[in-house]
Amino acid sequence: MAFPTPGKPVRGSRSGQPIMALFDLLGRSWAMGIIWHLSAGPGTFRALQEYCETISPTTLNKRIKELIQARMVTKTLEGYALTETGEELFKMLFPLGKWAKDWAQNLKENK
Amino acid sequence: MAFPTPGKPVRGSRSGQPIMALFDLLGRSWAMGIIWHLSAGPGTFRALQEYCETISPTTLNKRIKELIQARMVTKTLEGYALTETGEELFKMLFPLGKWAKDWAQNLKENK
DNA sequence: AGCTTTGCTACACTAAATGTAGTGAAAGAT
DNA sequence: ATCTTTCACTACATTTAGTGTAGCAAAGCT
Repeated sequence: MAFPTPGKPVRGSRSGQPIMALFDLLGRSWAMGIIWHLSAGPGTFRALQEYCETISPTTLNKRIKELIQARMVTKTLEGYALTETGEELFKMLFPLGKWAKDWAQNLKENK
Repeated sequence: MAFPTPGKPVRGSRSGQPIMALFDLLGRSWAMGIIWHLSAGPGTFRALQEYCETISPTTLNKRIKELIQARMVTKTLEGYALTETGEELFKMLFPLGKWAKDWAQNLKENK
């Protein structure tokens, strides 16, 4: 399966705008979770599988291949790891961790 | 369909950690695209449908309901709009726009 | 009254993800 | 050397998510 390539139509957009290709890529199940996990250091297929709990090996394998094609992940001797591009992306995703907690708290209080 | 609720098991994670609920929510097709579009100002159902090009009304309707439940979107007189929470989220997503362009450029150059 | 726009719903079809099982290769123990 | 584990997947049947086309009721305009 092809990964969402900027400049080409992607799932959800014919325009091929980079941001839409990125949203398509990150929007696939567990893509952000994988990046989140690898930000803590390289991990094996099994480690990712365990971390992701409910991911099927089929999907994990697809997702890894897509992230490699997108140059966000590489295979190293210690397992899969973020590339420099992947690290950059993680740095932008990072604030979401803290924010998500506040969001969760707020939802809880005002339900 | 339920929206990913922090504290409960979500698609892709049984832990219910807020970040995972958020990733599940944003990871559904077009969720980030909708937020991205609404950041420019309120929009009607039809406007969103046009912007999203390939979204089906079925999915758009589901996504809107989920985002409303998650307190990121509300219905106003001028159409659907981001809540304050939604705006906050957008501000964190915003840098991705610029970054996506560089990423696309880089992919193009080194293929 | 008739025409348009809006915000949907219905439904059949396709694509994506899951869950369980199993396979081939490499490393470690006996 | 063979036996067992561990690892990185692949196969495949089932379930869930998303698409695409059609259409409908309510509101606004003329």
